[in-house]
Amino acid sequence: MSDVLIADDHPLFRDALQRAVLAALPDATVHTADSVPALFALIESLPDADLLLMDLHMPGARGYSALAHIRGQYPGLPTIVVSGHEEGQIARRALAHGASAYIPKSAAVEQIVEAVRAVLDGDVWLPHQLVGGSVELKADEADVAARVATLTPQQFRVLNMIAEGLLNKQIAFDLGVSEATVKAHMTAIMRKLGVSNRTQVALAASHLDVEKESFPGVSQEG
Amino acid sequence: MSDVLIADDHPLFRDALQRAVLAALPDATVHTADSVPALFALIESLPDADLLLMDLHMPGARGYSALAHIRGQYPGLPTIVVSGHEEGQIARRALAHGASAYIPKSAAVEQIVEAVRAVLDGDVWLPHQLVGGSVELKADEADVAARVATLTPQQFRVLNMIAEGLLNKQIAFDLGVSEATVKAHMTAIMRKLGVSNRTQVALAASHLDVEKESFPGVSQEG
DNA sequence: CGTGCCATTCGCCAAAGGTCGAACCTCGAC
DNA sequence: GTCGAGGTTCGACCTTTGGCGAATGGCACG
Repeated sequence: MSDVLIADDHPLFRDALQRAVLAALPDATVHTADSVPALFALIESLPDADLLLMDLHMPGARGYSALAHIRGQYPGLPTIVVSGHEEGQIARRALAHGASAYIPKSAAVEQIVEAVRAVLDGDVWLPHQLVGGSVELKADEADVAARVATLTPQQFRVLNMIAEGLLNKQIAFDLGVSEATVKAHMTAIMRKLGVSNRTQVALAASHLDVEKESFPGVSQEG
Repeated sequence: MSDVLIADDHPLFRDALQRAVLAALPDATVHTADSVPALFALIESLPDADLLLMDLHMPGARGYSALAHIRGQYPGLPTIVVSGHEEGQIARRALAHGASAYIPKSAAVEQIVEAVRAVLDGDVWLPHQLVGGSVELKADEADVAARVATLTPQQFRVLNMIAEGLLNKQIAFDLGVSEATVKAHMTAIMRKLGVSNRTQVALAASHLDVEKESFPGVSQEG
């Protein structure tokens, strides 16, 4: 019996993924989340889950930051990245950030089944049309990812809110804590990222965005 | 007789560009700059220049912000973007931001000559290997570019320093003005960009980066 | 069962950020 | 010439930010 986590903010696609996973693993128990905070709550309640499928674009964290953080906090959890982007560049960048597989949203069920089985066998999987070539992350990006991976869950939430340009006051309200607490997290985040003010924190976080790589031909709601 | 401006921070390549331009236009007067501030000083002293060749990566502004700003301030000045990047994606993005041509640094002199002549004839030019496909800028990128184009020269300098994570105090020192002045520019920048704090200014500027590169405080060499 | 580590929380205070109003200057319009 | 618009500059004033020390509570280790 295995526990599989699915995180995607698109309900229809979440269900489709779930069916594909069950096709690959009929005995699996599937748990779903529709946002990054929900995903983290899920992981904390199921620290021994066997597999995670996650979208790169969800409320609460854009780009690779959530992936980097999860890989840092739960290195034993194999992760399959799902995304609407078709470019091999993004796929390989996801692998460089520690994902075990990449599935474009256009993939057929058979491909997803194949990917799930490969990853559970400890392999790395890419759709055939994207195989070939490899990427090394830029020194900066790998560095930021490594630093983001060391953040505590609460610090990670604060980081993503900073990256949205929110004030400490707004972050404090959203998290239900005092402004002083948010400032304490800020201090810890800045120390871990090796920077000295909030603007630099936001810029560092923006390095883990996918956005700049994407082709504008791909329509995407939001 | 025509005035041609060349902006590149690499002396050898600047000279090579100059020779290529003179090969295309034997009667031209070439003026050079090695940084974004120097380029702006040059443009102000020669508001009727006929052509500009500029690198995307120079001290004082990273990415497309300088291009966007120049296109906004001097729409009549045809601009050729020169860059070390070979990807067609970057080339077409430069055209989308208003450049008239894109020349990779690997280009031969003949290609540069061809590009210069085409642009002076009012055409748009791309190296053959990059022709094909087109890009529309994402809505937010086009929006930020349009807003950056409305900034005054001084505001633009401040913007780029914010995007490097500098404090108002440091910006004031670098510009030789008081901190109060920098804050006044900040207010104007935020209003023009439609945001409400410095973090959002930095994030908006990062949308115009070619690639999210080094961020302050982290050394790449160890 | 302590003991120590660490995440999370908070109050206080100094530093930095941001607003408002105003002066000065240049430049083009009238 | 005079006027007005707008860029640049600045000081006074309030808000936001960030550092420091400390209390709480979970959790692993001896």
